[in-house]
Amino acid sequence: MNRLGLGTLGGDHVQKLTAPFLCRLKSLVPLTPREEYFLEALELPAHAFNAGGHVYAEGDGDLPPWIVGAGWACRLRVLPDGRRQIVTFFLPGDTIRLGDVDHPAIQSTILAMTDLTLLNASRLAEAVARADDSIANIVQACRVTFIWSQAQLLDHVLRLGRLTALERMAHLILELHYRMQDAGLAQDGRFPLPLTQSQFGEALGLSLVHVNRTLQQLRREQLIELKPGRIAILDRERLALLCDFRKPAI
Amino acid sequence: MNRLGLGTLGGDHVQKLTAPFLCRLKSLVPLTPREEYFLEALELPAHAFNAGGHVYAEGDGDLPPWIVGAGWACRLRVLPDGRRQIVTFFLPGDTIRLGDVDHPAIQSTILAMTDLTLLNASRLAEAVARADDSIANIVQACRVTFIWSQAQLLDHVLRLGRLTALERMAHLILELHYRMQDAGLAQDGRFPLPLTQSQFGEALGLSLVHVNRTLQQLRREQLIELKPGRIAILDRERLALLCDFRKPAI
DNA sequence: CGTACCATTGACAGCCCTCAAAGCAGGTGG
DNA sequence: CCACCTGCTTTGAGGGCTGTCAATGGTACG
Repeated sequence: MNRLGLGTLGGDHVQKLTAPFLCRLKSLVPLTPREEYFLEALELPAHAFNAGGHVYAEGDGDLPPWIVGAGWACRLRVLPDGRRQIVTFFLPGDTIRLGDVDHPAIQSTILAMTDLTLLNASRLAEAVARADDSIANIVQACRVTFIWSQAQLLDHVLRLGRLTALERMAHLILELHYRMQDAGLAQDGRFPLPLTQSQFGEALGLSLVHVNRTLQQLRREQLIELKPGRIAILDRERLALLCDFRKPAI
Repeated sequence: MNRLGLGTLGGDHVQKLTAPFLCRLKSLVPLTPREEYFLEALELPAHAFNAGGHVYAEGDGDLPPWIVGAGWACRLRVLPDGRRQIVTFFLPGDTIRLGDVDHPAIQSTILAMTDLTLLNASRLAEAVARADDSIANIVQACRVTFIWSQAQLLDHVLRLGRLTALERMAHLILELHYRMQDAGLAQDGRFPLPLTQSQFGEALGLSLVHVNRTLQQLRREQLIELKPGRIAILDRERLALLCDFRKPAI
């Protein structure tokens, strides 16, 4: 299909590309020096995808597990008449098909939402599957990561089923904020947000036009500040109150 | 809270209570005689819950994994203002907290939707975790079961995000049909459907009134027949076409 | 300087919700 | 046996949230 740019990048970027993943792990569990060294020594091969390209198309065979190094991806369902529903976002530091299950029965597609660099995590997956004692914390962190991804799916169901457009938007923004923060990519409520309003709509079950009006309302009420590609949360408490957002505890 | 009827039932019912689970396993993988004997020899203890009672309340400690013997349950999220969203249905033969993860972070409640009998599956869970070679097919079936439950979650997201009320209803009815069929509880498109219209609404993100009107439309168009507690699908093909329902393949 | 993509704005329609009231069982007690 | 209650279903009326259609502006890029 529309698969692009599968070339391997030079090794000098790899170090930085693992930073979000490492940061996220450390936000979940403390790592021993040995475990940190283990992760750095893995030298995961990087692959680049262009914005809009398929990481995984329905019907593809087995693919390796990935770690998102840079850029955003999503899991997507498409209807015959063109309606699209984004099911999951994959942010830097997130894992794809690691613990999080994948299988043809899932009937979904994984798409690069921006230019994207993924790290092939096969070697990590093998070590985690063996559950070596020497990386017990990493294994535990992967388990927690999986539980969180489940919680995020339930959050998504709640948003789509029971929240108004304004609430949905606030709730999603807060979720993305905390996830970017755990990956070390948010400072002081500000973080990169490379989504178009159309993509917001595809995630939240709203039309592009209504997404636009909803975002304007959040701005009018001094809750967020939005520049192309970046967002700033101005009043996290009021935003959380608006949509009953609760960050899950470990 | 509203926890009721935790008494243990007599052992003579247990045999029949495992039938839906056994039937579902066999619909996924062939079982060896030895595996069938293994399951029957487990003698899982049964617990009864009254309709409306909590199986698991947010904040409860660890509970055993369950197999649904009879009756329906659901996983539910509740908002402070009373809005409710059903996230997952648990039908006879389904497993709860087995493979399917649970954790306080999931922030949800498990409720008995009807009078309910659950089987404590701790002994099964231990055997599956050990991954004994002698029950390889059962282990495999549990893996597939988990993948299906993930696919059902994605289906639910798609329904809530992108389908109209009529489509949502048709899609859910078909999902429930196939699940009941795999459990050996549907014949010829007819199966017990103990949900109230209000519960339908809580699952599909619709109001009670609109559920009522939507069901009437499905009846008017000769797609389903509905009696209290039972449903019959009159034209499965047309119903599936209406909502792009695709049964996931193994 | 077009072209393409994204954000923005207005008008209008439609799906779905809320409020309200009336049937319709099944169960309970007098 | 009947009255009453409770919970579920059904029906009507009206309103609001959100979608669709259409057009404009802005910005990056070739």
